[in-house]
Amino acid sequence: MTKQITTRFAPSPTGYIHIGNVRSAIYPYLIAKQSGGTFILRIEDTDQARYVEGATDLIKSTLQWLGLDWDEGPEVGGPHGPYFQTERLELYHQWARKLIAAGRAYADPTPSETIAAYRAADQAAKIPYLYRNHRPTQTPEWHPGIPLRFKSEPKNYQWQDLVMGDLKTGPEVLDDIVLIKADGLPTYNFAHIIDDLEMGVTHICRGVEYLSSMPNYLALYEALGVERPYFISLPHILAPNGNKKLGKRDGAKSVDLYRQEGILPEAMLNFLACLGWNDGTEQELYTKEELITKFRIDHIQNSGAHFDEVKLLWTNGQWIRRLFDEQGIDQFYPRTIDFWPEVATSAPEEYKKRVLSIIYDRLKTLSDLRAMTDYFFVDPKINLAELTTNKFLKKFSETELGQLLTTSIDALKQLQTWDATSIQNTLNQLLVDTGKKTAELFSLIRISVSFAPFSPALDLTLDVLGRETVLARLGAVRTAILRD
RNA sequence: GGUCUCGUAGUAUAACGGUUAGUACAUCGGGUUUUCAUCCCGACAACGCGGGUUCGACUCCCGCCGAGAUCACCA
Repeated sequence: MTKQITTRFAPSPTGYIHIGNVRSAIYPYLIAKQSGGTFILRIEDTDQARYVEGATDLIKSTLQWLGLDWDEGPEVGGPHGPYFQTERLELYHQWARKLIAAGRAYADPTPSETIAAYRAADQAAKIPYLYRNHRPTQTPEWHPGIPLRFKSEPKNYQWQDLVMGDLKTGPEVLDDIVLIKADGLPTYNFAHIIDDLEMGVTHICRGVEYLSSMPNYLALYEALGVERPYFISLPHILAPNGNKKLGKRDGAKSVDLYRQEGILPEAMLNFLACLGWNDGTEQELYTKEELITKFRIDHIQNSGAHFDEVKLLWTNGQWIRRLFDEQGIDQFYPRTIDFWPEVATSAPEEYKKRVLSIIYDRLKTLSDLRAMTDYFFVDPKINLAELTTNKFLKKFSETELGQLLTTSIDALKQLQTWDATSIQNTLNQLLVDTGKKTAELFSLIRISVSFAPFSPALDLTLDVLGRETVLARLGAVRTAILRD
């Protein structure tokens, strides 16, 4: 059995979780779970300017929807709380004082205008801007209202990344990063290290954009005298076009929006997990449980992956069929209740279940129900042009179409029992009697009862619509076409 | 510009020195009594470039080119 792993997802409450960043919740979840370990949710709310009201709730509900239950964090609590960084300030200050005592941190009285001038001057001189080259000579005692900086010691660093492999950098990137801001709140750079340490996080999963900050983090671990955790850098999810990482600016939709559009959480989890990871087999569909057991850190891709919404839709269609077939109509139906067209609102549940059972296999998203099922609930608007211009029907005169409808109505009227098999038998007999081709007769009837671009198999459609409705609609079309 | 990362079909990926470079989505054909979808069958389509190492390189090494990330009192 593998050693128990603790991971975390640590978002800032600055907005919704979108497609581009949700994977950094999924992977750590899978990694923790497969070792029987702990998955922590921590809210990194130290940036007061970017704080968005309600964002935390949105983050929580998105994770819950995906089935990524956290073992420690908001709501559930845990032994390492609190799980909001703004409630952990004393902790950061304690560790900060240790660094000051060790001579590895200093209060920086330099006004921001001066700092900006340093940067501008360095850039003008075409030399790398490093704050440590401008380190103030006189540093006051640290007190609230003044930023605290790390006192860096330039050197080489090497480390292992479980995805990227062995990495190393020179001293150029080490700098006197700000640990605690003037407002008394820690920066991410400092806070996450303290939190991961205090919370017992063994594996840090985060986007590759943090790779360039690694030397500074390594220096911090060293100065703090603590052991490094394992590092797992996740490559970016890229926008469909171009090679830019998918962000809100590029139209990354929120995960919640996909939920509203009828994407199933199973499909979303499956799709995202497999975007940048595979288990080496040709399996395409994974349940959450399968992902947990089969996930392998060393199979995480190390290049970015483009987000392909078409494949998401395909995956979703697969999951709709799979869940329906496995669970049956009664278990599956509740998932669809928010996705029916308005005209179906007052329709009985049993009827909607029958409609669902004949149409589910052509849904890509649950919201397709809205566009595909209207005619089951309300008589469609008769549009004769759809008949007269149909590629199979345009060769017939309106009189001929009317007669064909009459013959069909008469035959269907004769039916003793109204079920799919009987209907199919009658339709087959009609083909023989009229001498028409399947495409001709079936198109006529199908269009006449639905006036929809597509519908389920004709026998099933007529069965669900019911005798009264079918005969009434065919009659109405006949009347219209003959009068015309 | 400095530092770092990445590079197999349109997209996601398999291959871990020897294969006709496999699979899925997409696309294009065909089949399943009409349509749409499912399902099935088939087709198209890729190792960024150049050097090495080796009997042999998508796989190892070097260079180049291309793409990206990061250089905040944001995370």
